[in-house]
Amino acid sequence: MSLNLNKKEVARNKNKGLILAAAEKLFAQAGYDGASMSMIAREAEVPKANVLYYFKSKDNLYEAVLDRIVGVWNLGLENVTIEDDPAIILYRYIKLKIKLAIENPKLSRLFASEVIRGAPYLQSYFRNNTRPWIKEVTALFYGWMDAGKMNKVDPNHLLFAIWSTTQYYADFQAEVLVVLNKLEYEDSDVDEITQSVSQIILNGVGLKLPELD
Amino acid sequence: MSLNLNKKEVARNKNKGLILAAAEKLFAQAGYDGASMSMIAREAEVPKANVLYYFKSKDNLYEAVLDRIVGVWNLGLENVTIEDDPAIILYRYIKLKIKLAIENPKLSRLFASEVIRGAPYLQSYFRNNTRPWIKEVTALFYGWMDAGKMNKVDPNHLLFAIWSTTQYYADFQAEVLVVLNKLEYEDSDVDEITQSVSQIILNGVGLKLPELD
DNA sequence: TAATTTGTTGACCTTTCGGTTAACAAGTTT
DNA sequence: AAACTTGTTAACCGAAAGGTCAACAAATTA
Repeated sequence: MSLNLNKKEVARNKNKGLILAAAEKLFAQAGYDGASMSMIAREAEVPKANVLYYFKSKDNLYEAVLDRIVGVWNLGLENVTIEDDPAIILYRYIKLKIKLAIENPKLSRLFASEVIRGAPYLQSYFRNNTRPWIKEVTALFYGWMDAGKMNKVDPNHLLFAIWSTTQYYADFQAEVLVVLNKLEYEDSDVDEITQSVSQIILNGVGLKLPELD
Repeated sequence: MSLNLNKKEVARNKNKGLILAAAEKLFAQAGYDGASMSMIAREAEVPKANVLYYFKSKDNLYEAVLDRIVGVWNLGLENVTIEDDPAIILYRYIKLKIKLAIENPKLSRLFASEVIRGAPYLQSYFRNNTRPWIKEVTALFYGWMDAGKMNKVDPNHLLFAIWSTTQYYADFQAEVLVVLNKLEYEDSDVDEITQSVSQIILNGVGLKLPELD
């Protein structure tokens, strides 16, 4: 009755999934206002009324989409201790962030659009998740600084610098590509970006780029 | 007949100005899709038909708004030579960028929204203005690097790093403020941001923060 | 299998969208 | 002041927006 799902529950999950995927795609492409419920329904290949059966309003659907992607966006820097080498940890984190941004630029842009709009739905997420997470990371950074392992910088701004420089390649892709005179990123670009960004940030806090990874 | 304006020309300029200001405000607040022509008309306190008399379509108005703000956004780094001290020049540039971002966060966000949407209107601007400008700056940076004045980094990525870290405080203001547990930026925040960002970027390319400014 | 819950969907609702039109007012030119 | 150009604006247009509803189909439960 709840563990082994019956036909209805299967269909329910399948349809909700289809709709969420379509909504994610369209919100990411066109933004909240630019994507319409009928476009989403068409993309999911279900009638519009069905979309509104599962998600009671556009807001509700948008929130569900954000909930789903927000988890992906805050990976990294778990299980790190003061004993670890900050150069290696930060390098890996930056590399991961750039990989995520370039592999899922649309999700990054959806996230960015939401924050630019004033983060009406993510505000509470920032308060309840990001802020406590940052407190831990701050303690970690201060530990490294006190141990003389890295220069003293405000950990908040260091994190902002990492986030901004990495996400930039997804959010401002349209500008970056024109400037670089490219149609799309290649693997070699990802390496160069990782290299340049890591070099600036790591040197920026008095660390040396680790050899290879 | 064209130097000293008659009544019609005065009214024309005044109304176009009112509408442009209202459009700028609303596009910045709500984005292209989020702002409607009637909202803009209401804000400008003119009938909607009047808005469409001066600007033949929403696209046309949006373009006019972008044209007006784009000039503001590309200041700095003019009249700089290889003889100048890169630490001072870059520090001033970063400081200016942060000042601009925090004083005009809405313009920064409007710019960001446009680029996130794929820069349909700014693409040609990037091609015709930003790219040549960057070429000059690239030469300057390489000059400094060859003279041993700063570390070797790809100038493109260095510029991206400066733009991203500075604009972040405007575009992602909603997130930054929650994390910093503030309602709005204070003067002291601007100083701290300038300090932290400059420190990371300058050290990142092997430069020392100049004392004071 | 009868009764009931849950899912499906076309038709429809109101509101708002970007945009047009046409009649009129105001200014400018002759 | 007549002729003409330019600016103003209420009324209106079709399309599309988000959302509701009611009739029906399909499972599930009793």
